[in-house]
Amino acid sequence: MQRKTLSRREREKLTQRQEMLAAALELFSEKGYHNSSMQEIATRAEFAIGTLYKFFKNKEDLYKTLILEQSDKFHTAIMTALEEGEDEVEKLQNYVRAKGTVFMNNVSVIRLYFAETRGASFNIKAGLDGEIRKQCEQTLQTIARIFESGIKRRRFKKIAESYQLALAIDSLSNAFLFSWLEAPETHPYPEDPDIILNILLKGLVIN
Amino acid sequence: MQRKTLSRREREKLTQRQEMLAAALELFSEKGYHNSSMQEIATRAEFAIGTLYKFFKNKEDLYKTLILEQSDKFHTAIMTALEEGEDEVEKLQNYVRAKGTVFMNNVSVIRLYFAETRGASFNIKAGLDGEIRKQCEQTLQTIARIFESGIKRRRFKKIAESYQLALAIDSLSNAFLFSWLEAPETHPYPEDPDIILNILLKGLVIN
Amino acid sequence: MQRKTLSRREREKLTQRQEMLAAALELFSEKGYHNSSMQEIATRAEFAIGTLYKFFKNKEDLYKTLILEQSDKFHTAIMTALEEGEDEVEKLQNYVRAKGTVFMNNVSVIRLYFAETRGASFNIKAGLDGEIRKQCEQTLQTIARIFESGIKRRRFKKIAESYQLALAIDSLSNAFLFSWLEAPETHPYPEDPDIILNILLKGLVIN
Amino acid sequence: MQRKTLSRREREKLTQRQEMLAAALELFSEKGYHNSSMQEIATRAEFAIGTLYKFFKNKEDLYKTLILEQSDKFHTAIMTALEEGEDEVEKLQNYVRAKGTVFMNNVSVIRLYFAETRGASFNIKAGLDGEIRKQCEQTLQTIARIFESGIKRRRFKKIAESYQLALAIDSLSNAFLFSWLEAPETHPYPEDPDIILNILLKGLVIN
DNA sequence: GATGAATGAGTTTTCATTCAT
DNA sequence: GATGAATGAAAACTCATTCAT
Repeated sequence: MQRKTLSRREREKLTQRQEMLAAALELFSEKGYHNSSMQEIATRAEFAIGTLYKFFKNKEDLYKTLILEQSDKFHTAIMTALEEGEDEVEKLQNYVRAKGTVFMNNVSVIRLYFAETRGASFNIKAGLDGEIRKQCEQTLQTIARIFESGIKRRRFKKIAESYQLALAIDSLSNAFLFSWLEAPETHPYPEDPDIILNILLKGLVIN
Repeated sequence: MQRKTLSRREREKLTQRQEMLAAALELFSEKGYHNSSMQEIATRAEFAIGTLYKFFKNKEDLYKTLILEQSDKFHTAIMTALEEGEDEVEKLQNYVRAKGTVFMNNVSVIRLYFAETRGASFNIKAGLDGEIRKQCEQTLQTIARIFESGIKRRRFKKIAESYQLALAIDSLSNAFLFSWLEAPETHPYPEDPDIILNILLKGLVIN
Repeated sequence: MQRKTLSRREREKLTQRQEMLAAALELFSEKGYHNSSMQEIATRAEFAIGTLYKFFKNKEDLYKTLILEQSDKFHTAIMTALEEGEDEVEKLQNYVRAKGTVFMNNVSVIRLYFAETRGASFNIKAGLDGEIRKQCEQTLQTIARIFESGIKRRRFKKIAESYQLALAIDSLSNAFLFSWLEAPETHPYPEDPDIILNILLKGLVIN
Repeated sequence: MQRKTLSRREREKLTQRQEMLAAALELFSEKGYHNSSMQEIATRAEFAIGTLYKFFKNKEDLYKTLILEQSDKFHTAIMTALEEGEDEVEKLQNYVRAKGTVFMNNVSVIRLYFAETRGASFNIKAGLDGEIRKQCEQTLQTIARIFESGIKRRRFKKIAESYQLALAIDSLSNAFLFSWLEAPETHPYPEDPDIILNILLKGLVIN
């Protein structure tokens, strides 16, 4: 940590930057990228538009920065969760729980994030996809290795390829989270996230 | 059917409409909604722009019509599949297979469709969501009833609420299809779609 | 001539185009390229700005079109004058007179034209220069050949290279025309344009 | 000279000012007035932009100052050359030579200068023209007087008004210099600048 | 006195929509 | 009824200028 070495000016700049990104996040997730103007973003962040352009060279840059920053945060949290835990089941439990936490604490960015990874991204050129895709793939590979290890150690039945199992657990957790996102009241995210896991493990675990 | 009662004029109009929607679909899925102009759509459909506006009152209307029409098509195909089949397992097999067929035969519209159902839709105002949400919900309820029936008839273990199981099978099939969509070569959609089902059923079915 | 074959629509378009170019010419020569906005040009031409962009794909295109069109007109007039005339002296007389006529009838474009050929053109990229430069060079070569021929036929003394003489007569006529342009009252363009020519010929012609 | 009386502070300021003007000159002649920003100028001169504004009240002021300063330098050099020399021919020779020297040593400012005196100056409001126009006029009058004197002293034939002859020699030297500027290789400025003069004098001088 | 971050007016350009022919 | 020319509102982006530190 060298946060101490940041001058007052630098700390201020960082704060401003965060305020701009926060305003952009709000607007993008409220109204979408194309329906949010740079002027609106600047106004919401309480800066002049010129100041916004001092920090981000154009609208696309602002968007990419925003997405990548959030994506990094998510990825780090998820990967950390996957590393912690005594055995395979514990690691997967940690994963599902961490994902739930991240998701619920970042609702506004989530739709934006999935628009980028799943939706018809408005942004055809984007080298952005690449970066995020890599992170997703890395996560899936890590999960796949956990299943692989579980299968080798005879804790799991090999009901499918380990990569397919990774895909399965990833999509199951997403589905439950979206379900919760759309109707938190009627579709609560399982208080015991293991429910999600169990759907898989019931068929998987060797008793 | 009262197709017989349509005059030549009316049949022509219907054809024109389809051509416009087809052109719009192509462009929207190639370049996204905001990067496709009404002029481009009209040109690709080989109509004057004024004619386009005779059929759709504005760009949003064109978009909504397009999405809803496709969504209806999908929904009908899926619901039909869910109705056919002797027992619960067969119905679910039909569902997974039908979904695969629909998906692969309509690749261009799929991203657009998921942008609408999952992504940060660019179009917040749209009451569009509502219509589609209802269809999705109906499908999920139908699947849930199939699980419910299976559980009641002691064919399935009750490893989770039936709605949750419906959510699970829906998201699993989506996940495998997206995986295939992104890299058809390295992640082929299972030749035997039952693989997807098995991931669930292995833990579910009572032997 | 196939002007007859132009439809009413086409003729209208041509007229509109001319009106836009005329408005642009006025503004550019009044206030310069960078101080004239597309909105101003559109307004002065009595069109909406969108219409202006239907005719010219951007501001630079409008500018280049304007300059090249005028430059072509000048070049054609000058070259024609150089071709007409019995002998060398007559050709040169025609040249000086034609230049005077063109200049005086197109005062507003002249400064613009010289800005492009002489001044620090604002337009660094411009492949525009190239086109015009070629025309100037062609004119100079033609004049040079006239001097060459005059020298060979012993009508002129060889007081300098023929290209230098061409340069000389070109610059002399420009100088007198600019002098007139800046103060038409006190520096009238010689009623007898031969005065300009004489400055050269007095030393040139073999008596 | 009261340079001695300048304090260190004042001398420093003068140096800074020169550095700013030099940077502005470079940029204006490289990219034109409107394509050079105050920020760029400040950066190239290695000052803060605020400092630039301490010295020049705005961009136009900077530009005017620059042009006038250069113009003064040229004017002084030219006038000095015109004063030196035994007789009329020698004075004119000095003029042509001095002009060549000034021109070649200040290539970067020359286009800028001619843009101002000849081109469609981007800057219509500018009372700048006035100042420079006066200097040009003074030079022309001085040259005219030299011709006048030559004519009176029967050294020159009166082939035209003396002012017209001044105009002629001025434009001839410009033309040759521009020709050189555009293609130094193929159109070298006459090693013997008298060639330029001769074009005029051949017809002028009484043998 | 020097600095350079902040400002926002002003510019180019696009495109959904209208309406006269 | 079809057409597509004309419109102008709205968006991205720049940069001269100011002023608090």
